Amino acid sequence: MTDASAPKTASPQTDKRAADDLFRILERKISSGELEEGAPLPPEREIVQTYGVSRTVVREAVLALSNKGLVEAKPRFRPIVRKPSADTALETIESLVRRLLVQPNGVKNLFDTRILVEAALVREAAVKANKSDIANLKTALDANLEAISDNDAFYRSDMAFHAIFFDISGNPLLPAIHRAYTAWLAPQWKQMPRMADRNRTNYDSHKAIFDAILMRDPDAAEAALRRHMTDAWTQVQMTFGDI
Amino acid sequence: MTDASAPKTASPQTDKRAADDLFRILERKISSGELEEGAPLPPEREIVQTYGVSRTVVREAVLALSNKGLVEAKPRFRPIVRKPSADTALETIESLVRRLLVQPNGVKNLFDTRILVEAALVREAAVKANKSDIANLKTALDANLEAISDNDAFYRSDMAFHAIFFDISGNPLLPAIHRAYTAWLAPQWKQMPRMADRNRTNYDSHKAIFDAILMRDPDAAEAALRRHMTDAWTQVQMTFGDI
DNA sequence: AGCCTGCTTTGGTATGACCAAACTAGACTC
DNA sequence: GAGTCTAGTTTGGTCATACCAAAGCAGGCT
Repeated sequence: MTDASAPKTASPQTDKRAADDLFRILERKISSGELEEGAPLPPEREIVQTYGVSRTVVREAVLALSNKGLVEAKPRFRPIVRKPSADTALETIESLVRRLLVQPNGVKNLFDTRILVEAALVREAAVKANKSDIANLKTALDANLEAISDNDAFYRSDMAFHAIFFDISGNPLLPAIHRAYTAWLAPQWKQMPRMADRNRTNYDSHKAIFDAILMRDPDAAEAALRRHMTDAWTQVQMTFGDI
Repeated sequence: MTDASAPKTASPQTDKRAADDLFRILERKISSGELEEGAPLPPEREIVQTYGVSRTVVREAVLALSNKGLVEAKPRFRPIVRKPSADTALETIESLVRRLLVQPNGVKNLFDTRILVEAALVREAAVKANKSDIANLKTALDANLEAISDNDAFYRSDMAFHAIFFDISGNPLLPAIHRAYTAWLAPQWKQMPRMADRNRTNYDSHKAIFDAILMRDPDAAEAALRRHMTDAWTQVQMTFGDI
């Protein structure tokens, strides 16, 4: 059954490839919900039957879905349908970005955009952080202090502190952006020697930002954030000599 | 020739796929410059010979390169090597983002991040725009004024005005981000009726931002920008009823 | 009930073949 | 001799078939 109307023999290929068509068909079935999130794709041989195309075409279409992040294809299993999230979107360009970063000033440019964004976020926080947000910041700050002597723990609590700024607005894109920043910049930071006094300095910087937010002073908050970030950048540069 | 050492028969597939390996090999050859930008990839059949794999594997690897934006594969031509740029990186997630946008508040969330970023940029412009930057803004502003009666022209000059803020810092990532914003948000704006009086209002908004920058007043510049953007958002909402 | 074994399913790969568009080079015309 | 036409040669796109090995399953054994 389901012979459909497709011409069986070597297709008289017109302008576009059959693989693209099938890709679009599957794409639609996923976004329309006909193929449910978490469910596996039909077996390749079944898709072959259904659409009257060769397995080659099916594989290429599925591979494209996988590359675009619409399905998750583990080496030897049926591909699992994945609805797109901001995270998967950013994961998709992960390798691209990694290549961008090795270009001259690549890391610096990315880091600068982070400063730009996070400066705006701390300003926002200074203006409209509510009780709950401030409590979260305080908790994270305390965690910083407690972890000063434990580099790994401090690294985590450091990221957690910054993450809060990306959460405050409630815009779901921002936390994803923060994760992207940390993931992409991590290779630089990881190798940076982390000593207790560095952690102490960072804690102080965090506290300065926090205090400025408490005072509802966006200018001071931004200034503190920028000091903190440029300081961190200086540290990275000292570690790597130059970038 | 080039029989190499690969076992010819059906490969005893271990843990990972040969296509991934070949992908990584080609990936390296591209980023190392061994395969030059703009040059075509070798013919599939030649790659088959060189690496002792089947054409199936070669096709999958090349398709993966194409999906990641490392090569540009037109329907019937040899794939052309493309070095990654911020633009290609963002093009890669284009379809993903498009899907993100149809989710509840998708457009709004993206637009909010644009406001966040551009607000930060106009602040920056107010503080450190140099003569040349300001001249560019003036030129763009004049172009706005001139195009008020021509909707298409105004749309272009409108974008050009905003683009300047993304150029000022000299960070090459930002112009790419601007293009991504305009491309992704364009579907909404395109359908918006553009009347001369709307253009006039937008021109006035632009002028307010420009004036604030001239006065070196970041707070005023940000405020003017936010008014402009929220006004634009209101217009979009009125056009679509609700989003 | 729990473990073992063998059949079936399914993705990964290899081959070989054919089509049609693109490319190339030699023949032909002016 | 420059330009054009044409036949043969690439080359990407697709199809069909076959085999491997891991995963999944089911029936049988302990």
